[in-house]
Formats: sequence, structure tokens, C-alpha cells
Amino acid sequence: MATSLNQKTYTISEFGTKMGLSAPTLRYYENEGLIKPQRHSNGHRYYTQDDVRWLKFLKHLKGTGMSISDLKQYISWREQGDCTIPQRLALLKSTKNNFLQQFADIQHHLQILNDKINWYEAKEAGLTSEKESFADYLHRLGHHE
DNA sequence: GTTCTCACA
DNA sequence: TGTGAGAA
Repeated sequence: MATSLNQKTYTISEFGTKMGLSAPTLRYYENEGLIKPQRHSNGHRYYTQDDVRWLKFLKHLKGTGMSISDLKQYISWREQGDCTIPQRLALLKSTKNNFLQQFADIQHHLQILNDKINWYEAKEAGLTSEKESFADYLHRLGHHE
């Protein structure tokens, strides 16, 4: 009975709005085998709560850098059963490592941006030597590039 | 992932 | 006239 309240379904446009994706993108994902919506007798697709959960999960994987083909590979292994868990684990760990590296790169970009802001503010306040370059400043802080 | 054309209500 | 499907 608790489930009867969660039987809401969505048209492709409703689902797209809810998930933050366009209808064409949802059709594209379906063609790639990422999602398998049901069909009404008139051929129109409809999406369920299960599709909401599944796509949310896929968006997380994609958000950490997995490509469409990576997702297809993951799904393929998933459909083959538990014997492919080692492969899935390897793919997820690889994805994680790549993401961690990108995350570190982005943090570094932010670090340099903040250093530059501080450098200008110190300069404006006359708290820094007129002769010290930004590069020297970074070196003094132990930051690089 | 996007754009375009066609069908249906 | 708006929504959705399928092809390019």
C-alpha cells in the first residue's frame, strides 16, 4: 500500500525536467542502452520511480567522469551478474582515481586564484615588497606553477 | 547530444 | 498548436 503512492509515472518531457535532461538526450540515452523506459499502447514512453533512481545513479557516475561508453560497459557487466563484480569494481576504482586527480587539479587552480587575489590585496594595502613578483610570492608560499 | 521532420490529439 | 517519435 505504501508503494501505491509511489506509482507516479512521467512523460518524457516531465522526466526530462525532473532529471535535468532534454527529451532528445533521454532518447539518446535509451538508444545507448542506459535507460529502458516502458511504453504505452500508443508507443509513447513513460518513466517510473525506478527510472528516477537509476538515472540519478547514472548521473553520479557520469558526474565523476565516466563516459557514455564507460556507462555502457558498466551496465553490460551488471547485466551479466555477480561474476562481473571484480570488473565493475575495477572500473569504479579507476573512475575514482581519475576523478580524484581532476579534483586535485581544480583545487590547485583555486589555490592559485586565491594566491593572486591575496597578492593584489597585499599590494594594494602596501603590505608587500614592490619588487616581489607573483612567481616569487608563490615560491615563498611553497605553491607552484 | 542536437536538430529536423512527421504523426497524432 | 503542442507533444512525442524516429532519423540524420
